[in-house]
Amino acid sequence: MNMPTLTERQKTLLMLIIRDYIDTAQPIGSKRLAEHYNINLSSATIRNEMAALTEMGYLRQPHTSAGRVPTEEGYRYFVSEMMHSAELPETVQHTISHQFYQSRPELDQWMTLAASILANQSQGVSVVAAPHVESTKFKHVELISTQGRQVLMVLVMLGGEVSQQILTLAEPVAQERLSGTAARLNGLLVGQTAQAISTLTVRPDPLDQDILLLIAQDMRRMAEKASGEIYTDGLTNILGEPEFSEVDGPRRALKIFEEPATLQDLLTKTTSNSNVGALQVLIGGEGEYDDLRQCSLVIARYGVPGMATGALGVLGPMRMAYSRTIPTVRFVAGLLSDLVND
Amino acid sequence: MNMPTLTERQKTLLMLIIRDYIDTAQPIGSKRLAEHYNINLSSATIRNEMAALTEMGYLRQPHTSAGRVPTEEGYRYFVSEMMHSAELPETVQHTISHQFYQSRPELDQWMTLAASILANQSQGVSVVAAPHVESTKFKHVELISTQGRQVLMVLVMLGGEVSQQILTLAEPVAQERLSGTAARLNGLLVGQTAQAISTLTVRPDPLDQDILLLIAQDMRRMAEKASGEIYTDGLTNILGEPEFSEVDGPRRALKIFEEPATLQDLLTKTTSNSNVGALQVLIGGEGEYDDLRQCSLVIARYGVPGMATGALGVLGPMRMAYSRTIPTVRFVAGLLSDLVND
DNA sequence: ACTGGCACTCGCAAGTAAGGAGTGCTAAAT
DNA sequence: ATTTAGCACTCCTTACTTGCGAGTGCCAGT
Repeated sequence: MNMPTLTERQKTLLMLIIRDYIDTAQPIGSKRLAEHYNINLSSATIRNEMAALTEMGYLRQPHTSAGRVPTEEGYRYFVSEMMHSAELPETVQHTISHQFYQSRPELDQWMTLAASILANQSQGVSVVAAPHVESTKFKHVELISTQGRQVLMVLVMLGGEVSQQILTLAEPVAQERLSGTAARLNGLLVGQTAQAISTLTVRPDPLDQDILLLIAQDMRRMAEKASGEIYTDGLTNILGEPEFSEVDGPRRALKIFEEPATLQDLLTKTTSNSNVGALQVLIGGEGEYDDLRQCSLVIARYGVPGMATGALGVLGPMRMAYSRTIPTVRFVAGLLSDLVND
Repeated sequence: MNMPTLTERQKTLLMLIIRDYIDTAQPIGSKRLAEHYNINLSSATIRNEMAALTEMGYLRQPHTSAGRVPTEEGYRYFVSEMMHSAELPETVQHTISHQFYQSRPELDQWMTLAASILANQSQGVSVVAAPHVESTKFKHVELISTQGRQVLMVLVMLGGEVSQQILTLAEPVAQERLSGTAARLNGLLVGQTAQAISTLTVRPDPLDQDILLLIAQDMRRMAEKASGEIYTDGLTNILGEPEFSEVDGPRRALKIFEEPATLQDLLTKTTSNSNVGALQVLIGGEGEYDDLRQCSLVIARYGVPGMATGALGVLGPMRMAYSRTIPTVRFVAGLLSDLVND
């Protein structure tokens, strides 16, 4: 990571250029810059500085006689500079909190709301992965006969997640016997992990053992999906951006959202080595994700480490409104962390 | 509905033109038609017939010296002609069934699978609305204390749907007392509707009454959402279509998917007056849905009437592969109906 | 160290021209 | 009476100019 030192002037210039480009989506020329902002410099001086910045790799010229456009490096510098200082206006903070505390206190609601807020604020595509409980421990099982050999099994974990499943037994079983099994298992299994449960042997009813195995299996399945369900919003926002007037760009970017696997991989991988509360900004796919070459991704992990964590983020063009997106992502992540804390 | 009678020849010609246009997305000229297909007619004759078809409103000329393109009327004729005859090849039928019976028997899985299959087969955007139980009746309630005043309420309906919710009580309540309440209510409420439940009075524990009201409220909420969750797939398919090379087209169409309300409205409204098993094809928004002016929508209702029904469909360009889409939609709808029948 | 000036590059928009696919019509052929 | 061949005409598409202007780099003067 060699970072050529920038003079103060180069720094402000670079910031101005990027800010302007984010607004206008058009290459920024020296003249325009000199006129529009009241820096006391002539266009010629600016040209020299621009040449230097281009040399250093922060800017780029689309063609010989065009203005400058930020490179990925440029964006990275920009982001790292304004990353910490940026705060969401208090009024906006309040509006958002308000919406959360007014919604019904259900995970489902919160996730959709978070996705919607992120998408609206950032004008990008938002992704919110539901919190995933890191160590699943048994709390309660309920067996309800529905009809014939079909039994509905409701499984509740210590963290509060619920899984429901329809079982088909070998033969019809009366509700009373089911209740007995459930009661015995509830007494025995509280607080146990899937691992522990699968090694147990129980009596007296042979049914107990069958159910026990099914429970262990289901718990393992829950633990397997690395993160919860994925909520997204604002898919159409990205289509309006001028850099995506060619159809292929958004197509490739949106393809990511069609493959839950890739998306989860992206969310978990890029945030796994970072703490809850820390923000990550992926610019231009960072060489790894080809479909995101034209995009940027702002992600954060939220939740309670060691207990339950999820991830959330915003995908947009590389030219996205970072100054708006970053604080929003950070704020919403904090808010969700608080909510998960119950 | 005045339908000018077409001669047999006009009919085959019209079919050929539409089929060809669906393939190529380009205006069809008389010469091309005469050469490519071995109709024993000269291009001049075809021109005359085309003029007639244009007169009748089935075809349209983009410009004076271009080939012909089907109008909405043209598509409607095409669809109504091939609607009934079209069947999915047996091998495909088997592949699809196989996938369903191999998946885990959960609603969630089925819905995603259906969406995925529809999207792949039709190369359009698929929408699947989970089945909605038409009369919600109580079956079972479970109350589980989590921590402090928080209680997890799991509600099971006769149809098998489950709703879970976190309650915050005025004061901490022991698990035993909760179990008592649940047991009493279970005895009392089985088979009742929300309506009936809300008028009941129960004893002896005042907690019982509180919970009872919450149950009624939750059941009403479930009944309210006109149809279940919505699953969709293939969003990017539509972006590849040449008629959407202008960005605004897909933007408007996809906007529909961002507003669950509109989508549900569309699904329920357009299929409410049709039986389960019947297919509806909406072409060009039918004057009602402005955002769908360039699109077609193939929808069907599935499930068991009077018990639980849902809707599913495919959205694509007006130029969609009806001959593939229609039988697929019909087949998948039938399959889901069978599955719901359990 | 900054600025004014100048020659140069090159994308963009408008204008022009050639090419070609397709049509409608009329007159001849079946 | 229907079909076909021929022909004049339309007008979209594509490619090729041309001129304009924004922007650059560099040099010489402050």
